Amino acid sequence: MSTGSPDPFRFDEDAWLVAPRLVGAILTVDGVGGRIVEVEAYDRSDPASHTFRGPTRRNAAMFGPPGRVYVYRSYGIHWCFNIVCREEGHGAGVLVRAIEPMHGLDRMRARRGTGDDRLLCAGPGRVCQALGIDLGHNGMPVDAPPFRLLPPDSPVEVRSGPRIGITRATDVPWRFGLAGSRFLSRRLP
DNA sequence: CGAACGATTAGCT
DNA sequence: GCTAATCGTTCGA
Repeated sequence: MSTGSPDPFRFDEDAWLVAPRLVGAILTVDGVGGRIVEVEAYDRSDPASHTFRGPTRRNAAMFGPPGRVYVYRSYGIHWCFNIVCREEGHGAGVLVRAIEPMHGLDRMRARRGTGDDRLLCAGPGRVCQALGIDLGHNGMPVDAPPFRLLPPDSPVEVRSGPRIGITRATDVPWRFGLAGSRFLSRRLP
């Protein structure tokens, strides 16, 4: 990968294993981004997942190779960004829910229309708006331009809890966040 | 073909 | 804390 060592994230493994590894990683799109502070895992066997009922036009990327991007439209308004996990055809992935802004702050503020840095990337829709992610990125490899993904440079304290905004499998603790971060979309338990 | 429903956010109480 | 906004996807008839 562009990280130096070959696939340090092991996207070929289960999403709930990959997700905590992504916390603390640096994600940028065309140089704009920062530290991932919150993610959620989804799996084919998971009633809350888009892939639970099998392949469709929308979720096709989720059934593609691991390490690629799955972008979908949420509530007819927002984009949401995932990284595909496990083996091709399985339908698992990790949703990036929040980022600590580090690079390209001015572009983020312009795209988001706010000067409140805490709210630039606090939520999956905000992440995509701030980083300029849309359906055009669907299916692209996350380890090639315009994306850049670097592993955490130091050990990270990750906490987990139930996922947000879903109506099924609400007890599954597949939300992972950087402990104590003020850039989370919501507080961890 | 019609209808319900979101892996959300902003704005107001 | 509560709700409107907004539209593609999905499912039932």
